Amino acid sequence: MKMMQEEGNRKGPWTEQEDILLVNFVHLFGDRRWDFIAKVSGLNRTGKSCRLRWVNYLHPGLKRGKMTPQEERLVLELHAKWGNRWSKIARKLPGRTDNEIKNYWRTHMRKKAQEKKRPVSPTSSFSNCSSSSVTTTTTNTQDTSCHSRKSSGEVSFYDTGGSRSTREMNQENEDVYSLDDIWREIDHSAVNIIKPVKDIYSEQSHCLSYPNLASPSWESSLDSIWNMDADKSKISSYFANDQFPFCFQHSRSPWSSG
DNA sequence: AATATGCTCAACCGCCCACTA
DNA sequence: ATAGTGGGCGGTTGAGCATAT
Repeated sequence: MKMMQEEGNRKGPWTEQEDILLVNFVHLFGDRRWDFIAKVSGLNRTGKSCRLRWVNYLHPGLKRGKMTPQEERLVLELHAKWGNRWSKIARKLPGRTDNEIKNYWRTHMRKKAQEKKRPVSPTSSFSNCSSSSVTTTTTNTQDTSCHSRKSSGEVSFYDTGGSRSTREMNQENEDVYSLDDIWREIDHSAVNIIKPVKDIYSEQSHCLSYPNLASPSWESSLDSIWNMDADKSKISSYFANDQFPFCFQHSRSPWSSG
């Protein structure tokens, strides 16, 4: 009922094939209809799992790598202000996910907080981000768009990336993605995270098979699920035009060596 | 070199809320 | 008005890697 936990849904780390499939179906249908995408893609995953993978890993607007000092300070400020509202905090840091910030806080910030409770260490790398900066700079981060969870006008960084830049973020992040930008990048296959490579079906070394797509359940599930001809024709045209799927490389992935 | 410990982060879980029929 | 459903969120876990002993 609630979870609609289908039997045999895959769990655990995503494979390259799964990522490719997900990216392509998000490309086709957008990043809202997760349950639909999970079903029609043939991925044996829940919609939730697909959404999480996209939001936290595959989304082209994501940054990778260490938090910058500005981001660290912002996280500290916003956490002092909002507490563990990670998604809310993440909206103030374009390219960072709530999960990433949450993890970061757990590993870094809490440690720093504990250190602060002890006698002050002059070598603390975080001494510049002490509570004084929190209290003096919060005016820059007044939230005017996120008063309630999932309010109708609320947007996340991966939706628009446009309206909530602070001064710090503008300095640090000049490449704020709009949704149009994101899709344009996908279209042009020129994103940092996802780089189209070649027709993966034609390469023996990277030849990927899609048993789910080829299985009878693929077609039968489509027939039962689809009630929108437009959706159906989207996939049909993709297959017909040999556009689907494109391949990509991750800058870092669990299944790549670097 | 082997083992222990700590750290990072992807992924899952369960709850809650908004939307819709 | 309300029950069903999907999506979003915060909390938590655990595998894999790095570092220390």
